[in-house]
Amino acid sequence: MSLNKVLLIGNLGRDPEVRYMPNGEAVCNFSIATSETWNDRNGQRQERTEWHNITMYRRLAEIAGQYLRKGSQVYIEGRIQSRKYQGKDGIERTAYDIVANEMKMLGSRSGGSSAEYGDGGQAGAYQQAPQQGAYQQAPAYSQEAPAAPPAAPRRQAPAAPAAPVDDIDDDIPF
Amino acid sequence: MSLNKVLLIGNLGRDPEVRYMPNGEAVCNFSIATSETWNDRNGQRQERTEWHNITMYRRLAEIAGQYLRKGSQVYIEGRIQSRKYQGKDGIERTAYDIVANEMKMLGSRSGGSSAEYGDGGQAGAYQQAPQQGAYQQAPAYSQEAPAAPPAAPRRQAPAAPAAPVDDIDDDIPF
Amino acid sequence: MSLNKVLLIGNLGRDPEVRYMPNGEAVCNFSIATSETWNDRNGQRQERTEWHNITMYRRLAEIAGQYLRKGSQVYIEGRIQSRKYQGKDGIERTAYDIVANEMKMLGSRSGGSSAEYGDGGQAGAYQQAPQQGAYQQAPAYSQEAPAAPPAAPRRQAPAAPAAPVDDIDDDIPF
Amino acid sequence: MSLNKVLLIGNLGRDPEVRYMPNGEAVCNFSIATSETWNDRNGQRQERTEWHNITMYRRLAEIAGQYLRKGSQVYIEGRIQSRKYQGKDGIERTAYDIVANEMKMLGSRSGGSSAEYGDGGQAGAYQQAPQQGAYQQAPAYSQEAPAAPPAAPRRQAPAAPAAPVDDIDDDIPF
DNA sequence: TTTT
DNA sequence: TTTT
Repeated sequence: MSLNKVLLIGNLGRDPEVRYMPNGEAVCNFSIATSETWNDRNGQRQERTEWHNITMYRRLAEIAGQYLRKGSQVYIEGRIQSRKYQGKDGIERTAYDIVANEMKMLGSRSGGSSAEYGDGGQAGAYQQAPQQGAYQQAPAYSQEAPAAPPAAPRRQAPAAPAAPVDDIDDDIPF
Repeated sequence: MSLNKVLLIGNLGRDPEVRYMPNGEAVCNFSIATSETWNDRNGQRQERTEWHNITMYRRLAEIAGQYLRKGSQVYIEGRIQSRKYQGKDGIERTAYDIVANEMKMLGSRSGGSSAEYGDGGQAGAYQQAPQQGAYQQAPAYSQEAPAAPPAAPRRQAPAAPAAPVDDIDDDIPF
Repeated sequence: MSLNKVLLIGNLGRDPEVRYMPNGEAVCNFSIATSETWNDRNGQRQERTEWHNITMYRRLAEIAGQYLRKGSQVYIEGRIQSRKYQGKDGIERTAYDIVANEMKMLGSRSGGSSAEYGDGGQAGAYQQAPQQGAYQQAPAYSQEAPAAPPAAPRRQAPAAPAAPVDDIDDDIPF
Repeated sequence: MSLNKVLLIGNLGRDPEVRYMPNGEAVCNFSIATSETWNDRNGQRQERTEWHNITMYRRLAEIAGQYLRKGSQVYIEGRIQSRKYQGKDGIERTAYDIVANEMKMLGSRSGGSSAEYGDGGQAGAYQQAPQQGAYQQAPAYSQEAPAAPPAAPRRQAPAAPAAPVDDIDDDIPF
């Protein structure tokens, strides 16, 4: 028996990217930052930011692509999974992803958005609709745009390590 | 936004009890013990056991009823949920249940059984089959008995604090 | 071996209450609400709020008493622990508390406060200072008031179940 | 605010390695395997094993070095942390470690060992002693060998990806 | 009521 | 490299 569980709350460094597998299933990639701060021995404030590559499949991927944006704060639950890839320099490397099985959108800059997906609290029947401001509630599976739809998600094939995002610091809105 | 998540590993105090809702959905109840030990200020070994009421619905309930037994060690993930009930003395009390959305069977005394259910690691598609000794693997949804089937689960109306559904006793379809 | 772990994010229903044990150790009690929402079979939005009694000891208790207020959003990590008590009607009941071992203050209405206590990320050495708005950072153990100190915490002996808080719905700021 | 929390249960692939920082603090490295299994679309049993690099500091490092061995089953709680290192080929790579803040020894093949360390359930006061078979209980901080002491931990400089401290080899104080 |  |  084993357990491989990760719980993250962080903010997206960029808009999520949604692609589709040959069989039509959606895959969504983005990365989120978590940061820890502490006082060192000299009483100096220290901060360290960690970037986590998130991967979602199917319904969760589509919801993320539809509702998450750069800067969004999100709760992610999933597992750690390594992945080999060929770098631009032709050298094999290993990337680590968090494969998500649950997501909750937290209050982003645009307001008190909150939603839950995944296994839900009530077994399969429970699917909490995304809420953004005064949006009407829509079922989580719905593809209809909410009253004030977000911009279309970017759909592209991301470079191998889904998000090294180390060059965007001055763009990050938090 | 809020989070209400519980992770438990413990042993069943009794066999699980499975009942059926009027709509045919299964409900499973059992309790598991967790214990913590520590040394007090006098270096004396101290132990404290906590009992947790677990409630499962639908597929998870059926799997639990089929494979768990008194003494089984189990990993449970779920949420805390309170429930009012009328005690035998006619006085209202509040019970706390863990409503499970995931379960992993750990090695019990009877062997290295291990299985996972719930959201799974691979989105909905992932359903780990129960394994007991050299059992063949069966899909998690399967109702067929494994090669060496466990005794039939007890099906009864438990006393109040263990019973989340108190209005369906005479609806049980068998 | 067993595991008894609870992760909560919710809002305080009232100001925390801090008391002191005969040995001088602080104890802090408050309750936080978590809520889940879902669409029922008729597409109607449903919501359910759960109240969790939180108990903290020692340093964590003092920090909570100093920085948390009614409405504060907080991340709590701890374990479930039952407790017998004598109700006002003289009848014994069982209450369930979450005994916290870690806390992070999330953004409350008053701004982007964020802090972490408990085991920290860096073993015992890691103690993240409370930040409120533009407060200077102070060590977590510090008892000094921050630049803009919150009102003194209420110190009293709470009634037995630390917070049934079922009568304050229209006061809750979220 | 952010959250970066990992919960793992797995088995050590090798004995843990303990080294000491120039300041005398212990660092322990090992890796544990988690595996997930599922049935693919053809009903074929699939398995995937993931290896996690674990890093511990100070007291936790010493306890791990003393009690864990190849094959030991362990519960680890910590956070994900990336780390740059120079590979043997001179190329920079990124490794991911789980920096542990809590550990529980689960039953290994050699018997029902069980112990808990870290923040404990009772704030700092709670330190569960390691138990191995009929060992007497000793405080977690104790350096004394238990009645039937395990073999001395290996102390060496591991290859890059498993080594978080790569500049202290000649500083080890023994 | 379990388990170590 | 572990374990089931």
